[in-house]
Formats: sequence, C-alpha cells, structure tokens
Amino acid sequence: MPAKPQDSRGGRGIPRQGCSQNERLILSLIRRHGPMPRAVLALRTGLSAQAITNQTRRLIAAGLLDAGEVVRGKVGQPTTPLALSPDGALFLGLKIGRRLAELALVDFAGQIRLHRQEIHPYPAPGRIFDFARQGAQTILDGLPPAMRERVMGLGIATPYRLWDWGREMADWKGFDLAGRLADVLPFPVHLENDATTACGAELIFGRTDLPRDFIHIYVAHYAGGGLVLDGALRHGPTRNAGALGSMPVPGGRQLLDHAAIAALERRIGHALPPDDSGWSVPDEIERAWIAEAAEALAFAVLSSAALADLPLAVIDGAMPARTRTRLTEATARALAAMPAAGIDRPRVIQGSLGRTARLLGAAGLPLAHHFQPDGALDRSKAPLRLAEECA
Amino acid sequence: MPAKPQDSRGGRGIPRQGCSQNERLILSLIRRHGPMPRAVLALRTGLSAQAITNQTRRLIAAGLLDAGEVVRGKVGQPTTPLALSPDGALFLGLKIGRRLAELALVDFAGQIRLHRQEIHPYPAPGRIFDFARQGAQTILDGLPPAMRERVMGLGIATPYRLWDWGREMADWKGFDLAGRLADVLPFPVHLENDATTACGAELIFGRTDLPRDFIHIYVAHYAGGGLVLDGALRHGPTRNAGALGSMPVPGGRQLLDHAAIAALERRIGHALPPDDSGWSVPDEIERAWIAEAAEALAFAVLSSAALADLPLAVIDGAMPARTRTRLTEATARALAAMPAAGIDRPRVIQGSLGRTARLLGAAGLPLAHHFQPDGALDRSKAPLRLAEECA
DNA sequence: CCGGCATTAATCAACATGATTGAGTTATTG
DNA sequence: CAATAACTCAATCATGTTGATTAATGCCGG
Repeated sequence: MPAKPQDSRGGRGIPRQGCSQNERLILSLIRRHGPMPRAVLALRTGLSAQAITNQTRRLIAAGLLDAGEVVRGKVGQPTTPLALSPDGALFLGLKIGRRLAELALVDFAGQIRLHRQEIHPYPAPGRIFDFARQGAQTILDGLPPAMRERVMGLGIATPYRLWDWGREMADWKGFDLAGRLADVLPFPVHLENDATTACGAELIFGRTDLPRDFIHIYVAHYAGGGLVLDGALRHGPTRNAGALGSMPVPGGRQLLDHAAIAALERRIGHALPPDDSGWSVPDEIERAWIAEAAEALAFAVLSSAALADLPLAVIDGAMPARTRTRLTEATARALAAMPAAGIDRPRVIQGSLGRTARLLGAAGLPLAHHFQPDGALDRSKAPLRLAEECA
Repeated sequence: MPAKPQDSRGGRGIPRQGCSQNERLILSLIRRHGPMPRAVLALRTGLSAQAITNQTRRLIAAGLLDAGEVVRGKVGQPTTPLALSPDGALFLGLKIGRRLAELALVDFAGQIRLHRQEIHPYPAPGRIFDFARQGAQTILDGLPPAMRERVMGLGIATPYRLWDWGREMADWKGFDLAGRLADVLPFPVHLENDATTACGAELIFGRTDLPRDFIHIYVAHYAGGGLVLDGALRHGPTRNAGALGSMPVPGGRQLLDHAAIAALERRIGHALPPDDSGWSVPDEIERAWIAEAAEALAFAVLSSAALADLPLAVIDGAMPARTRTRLTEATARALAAMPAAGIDRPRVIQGSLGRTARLLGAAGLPLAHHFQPDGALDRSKAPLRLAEECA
C-alpha cells in the first residue's frame, strides 16, 4: 500500500546516510538554478507532481529545503519557492597548498562560515595533521550541538605525490592523512586531488551556465584538472581522472611543465606568495609565460575534446583575476590556431572561484558524496547494483 | 501487492521496446561471461535470487534467454545454466568503407547469419542507399515471418564527413542516409562513426577480459576510436566522443595523419585492397610506417589515460593480424618511453575482431540500444528522469 | 548399502518502496 | 463565477526485498 509519507531517516532529520537519486536531483536543480516551486521541479525532473510533493516533504522535514514566501500575483494558486536551507548540512574542507593550508566550514548553500589558515615553508604531514585535527576540533567545539551533528564530513584537497615536490616532503610517502584524521574525527573523511576538487567546486557552487560535460583546468603551483561527464565529476578507477597536468604536450613535456605557477616562478627567479596582494610579476615575463602556458593548455583542451566530445573548457587558477583572464583568452586564441579537422573546438571560459576553488571543492567532497546526483538516472525503488559488471 | 509475474510486453514476446536496466545487466553478464545459472547471476548483479527469478522468467518468455541442460554432480540442487538465445533478436549492420560496403544480419549471440558486400571505387550516397535498401529487403524477404519481426533495427557504421575524403564524395554533404533508410525500412535506423562502432563491437562481442573503462583505437583508411566508461560506450553530446583521429599530436598534426592506412598508402604510392589477401607492403616500408604510427598512437593513448584515468588501450584495425600485432607492440614500446609522471601508463593490447569490427559494431548499435546497460546503476521501479539537469 | 543431514538452487508468499494516475482542493485572475 | 495553476489525497502498480519452503544432490555414519 501507499508508503507512509514520513521521514524514513531517524528522528532528528539529520540524514547522515545520503539521499536517493531523485532527492539529489531535486537538490542539485535548486542549487544550480536557485529557488523554484514544486511545479517547476516536476517539469525539470520529469517526475510527476505527486512524486515531487513526496520528495520535497522529506527534504523539508530533513531540514535540507526551506519553503519560501508564497508568491502571489499570477493566475492560479500561488507558488511556494523551495530554497536550500543553509543550515541543512555543514562540511569541512581542508586544502593543502604549497605555502598555505586552509580549513573551512562550509554550509549547505556554499557559504564559508569559518576559515582558518596556516602559512608554512612547505607542507609537512605532522603539522598538517595537527592543523586539521585541532582546527576541526575547535570549529566543532564552537558549534551548538544541533549544528555540530549536521557536519557531514571532511574533504581534503591535496596534490598527489607530494613527495615529488622535493626531499623535504619525503615524509608524505606512506602517510595516510585521511585515515589518520578519520580516526580522530566523528565523521567520514574524503580525499581527492586538489585540482579535481577545484573542478568539483565549480560544478557544485560555481557558474550556473555550465553544460553537462566539460573539462576544467586549474593552474596553481602545479596544474591539474577535472572532468565532468553527464553532470557528474568523473573519478576513474584509480581516482586519478582529470590528471591534466600529466598530459603530454609537444616537446617531450607534460602540461604542468609549462602551464603552472612553478614555471612562472622559474622565469622570475623567486617564489610567489599565496595571495594576490604580493603578485609582483614583470609584465613582460608574465606575457611570455602566458604565451607558453596557453599553447600547452590549448593542446590539452583539444586532446580532451577529441576524446570525450566536450563543448567547453573552464580555466581557473591561483592567480589574480586579471592574469587568469589573460591566460584564458590566450588559450582561446591558441586553440583557434590549432588544426581541429573532425571535431568542434570547445569554448574556453574562465572559472568563477579563483583561489577559493580548491578549498570549496574540498568541502564539496562530502557534499557530493551525500547530495550530488551520481551518474545519471534514477529509477525508483531498489538498491540497484552492478557489482562486478565488466569484471 | 505482488505484481503478477507475467511477461508485461505484449503477447508474442517480441520486445521491440527495450529492456529494463536490470534485464540489460543480466543479458550483458551472460553475453560477456557465457551461460550461467541464476544463483551466479544473483551474486554478480547483487540482486536477490527472487529478483533474478522474476527477471529471467520474463527474459525466457521473451525468447531472449534459453535454459540449458541441468548440470548435476555438485553438492546441492543442480544448476540450470541460462544462455543467450541466438534467435532472440536479430540486427542489421551496414558498414561503409573506403572501398567496400558490407551488410550483415547478426543474431543475438553475435554470429553473422547473412552477409553481402559491394566493392566500389568510392562510396556514393545513391549507390550505398540502394545497396542497403535492396540488401535489407532481400534479407528480410528471405526470413520466415517469425524471424522477420525479430529484426530490431539497422545500424550504420560510417566515417563522419565523408565529403572531406575528396571531391567525388561531395554528394554526401547534406545526405541523410539514416533518415532515408528509416523511411523505407520497418524498424529504427542508427548511425555512428565507424571507428566508434568498432569499439562497441569489441565491448559487446569481443574480448571477455576488458575492464570497465578503456580506450579503443581503430586504424583503417583513417583512424578513429571509441571510449568506454563505466562499461558503456560514450557518445558525447554531439555523438563525436572517441574522435581519436582528430587528436592533436606533436608536429602540428593529428593522429590520423600518421596512424592510418592512408599514411601507409602514401608511403607505398598506391592503394591497398580491402582484404588481407592483397596486402603487399614491403617490409621496410611497413616497419617505418609502424614506427611513425606507434609514436602517434602512444601519444594519444597517454593523453587519454591522463584525462580519463584508463587502465587499458585496445588497438585494432583493418589490416592483417601480423601487422596489427606489430603495431600494437610498437605502440606499447613507444608508450613506455614517454614521460608519464603522475599517471599510470595504460596496458596496450590488440583487439580481437580485426576487419569485421566495424560491421559487427554497426549491428551492435540497435543491440546496444535495446539490450546494453546504460550508464551504471539501476534501481528498481520508476522511470527516472534527468531531463534538463545541467541545463 | 542406506538413510539422515548439510548444502545449494530456486520458488512462494508477504511486504516495502517509490513511482504513477486521476480526482479533488485551494487560491488567484479576469 | 469560470478558468487556471499549484498542490495534495487516494488508489494502483511495478519491482524490489526478506523469510520460509521445496527440490535435488553429495557426504557420511551406522
């Protein structure tokens, strides 16, 4: 018989165990397009109005959606826009950078509630661990209990293979940061490549005009990327998808040999600070670096488009907005000059998040785990499996 | 209440409208791993034994599965292996090649039942249309009515942008072969790039040891490819995914400038016939071409692996097995010599289908449309949508 | 050598979930 | 007050789940 339309997750409406695909779909539509009434949700999802009623009832009971002010003035019954409830869930994000570690508490609407950071000569496992553990503890202690139990997890954005950066960081080899933190924190810990999290941040919190498929390249001390297919961030079997920095480019090099802040620092002969204020790059050098980087970026963008049929490339990075704009435009020009018979050249645009992308993306890891649509569909009832398909 | 466990598709068990995801999953498991009893299906799919009982009952009633001889001799109740029913469904495939057009009727088990071909100086729209229409008609007329209505569709494997091959083929511009054929045939017509269909053929009918994600490169007159992610062939928003021939390689060229039979023909100064028997290539020239092609292939393989995190590259082509083996091995060597910091180099193996890959893949288009698992999961009940997600 | 028992495959029966449809309710415009 | 639009209620349906049951066999002790 008709299921009792009650919240099926324990009493307190705190869903620590994720959402159904259709609930995720509803949440992501509202996240991307802003508050909307149930009728619009029904149209956009293709679900029946009744199904939307049921799902939204649960989402509201769970504290994830808020019914807004009734909107009158149009023909027919007034509409009730549904909006994300900022307090619905909270997420911790930890970003490990070349010079800067950051920890943030991000709410369900994508706002940074609390932020701490620490500058270091280089990231060391022990220091990072302490920074994260103490920071997370302090943040949790400062929250009222009702809020505290809405913290869904911690996401870590870190470059892979930190030990390749230099001998000082050899300690990272074999250091299981995520596991260690999971042992001392009362929620799950997710870890992902920092450039990939930047892509995820753009997908979840960023521009609202993104297509279902695109590539995202993030230029920081090194360069990396993320791949979005069918609206979902691809991880790949070894969680290494979007490793654009490792993509080969002409000259026996890889993308990150050219399109990375490290390459710029080599040109100017000293390191750049981890914020825009100290960005002192002679224009001539910046111009030359941009030209070099753009060639490499265009090559990688075109390769990606040929392989995966992508209409768009998003370029972002840890640099001042002006530099990013120039890099993006230079890449678009370089792309236009490349031979591309047989495919459409993707559009090239810049990302909207800049230096916060990785940190937001880190917090986005637990968010995605619980609330982002997975692959595609959704059906209805059962716990579909595909265990061992394709051996 | 419990649904009546009856075949829900009209009387004759001829499902012209496709299968549920779980039915597709069951069929694809049996297709890949051979006949297996229900208990194994339950394990592999993760579904309950009861669900398998229900689904297989329907599949058998629909004529898609056959219960085999009961196997005794082990402890416990004897097992009933379930096998694909070769007559369960039939598919037409049309391959348009540089010299050769082929049409085949392929059964549900992947066997070619009937085959016709036509050699031409170059493919012309009118001739191809007539060849396909008349051939399909003749094949259908020769089938008993019961078989005839099991033909699920026609798939066309063709290079894109045929008009770029030369002025003789300008007529292809604007010629809607699929639409024209759909008008005169009693079933749907699917069209896809020929190299991509070759990939699909390997996925559906080919090697049983393929991982869930891999790239497939097919070297014919031109070169192209296909991309398999999460066990499903990716098409992409403009149905141009896997356009590996268009992938840029060093030297301001594209893959198909090097790794294509056309490049080999330029070296030997004349065209090669569309079959192995006439393959007369001086060893020295073949060696030089393989070296050049392998460099380009390795570059494309590594680019793909960096982007999508792929553990495997499959190389196949319209060439003698020995040449293909040499090309594959040369590619593996070239790949090993490339810088690949930050990613794992994919394994490189050769495909199993050779010259028949495109034709089988053409027939595989309607098969996949009806019977291959889509993306991933599967839930249970409803008609999940994701209509406009991601605008 | 035979009969009980563990083991495995498969089905039956009951139930749960989450979608659908169609009818009805409410609030508003014109 | 009719038309319209947003939403809900009630009933139905498809498809999954679990637990109990039936079937067929090898193993093994008496």
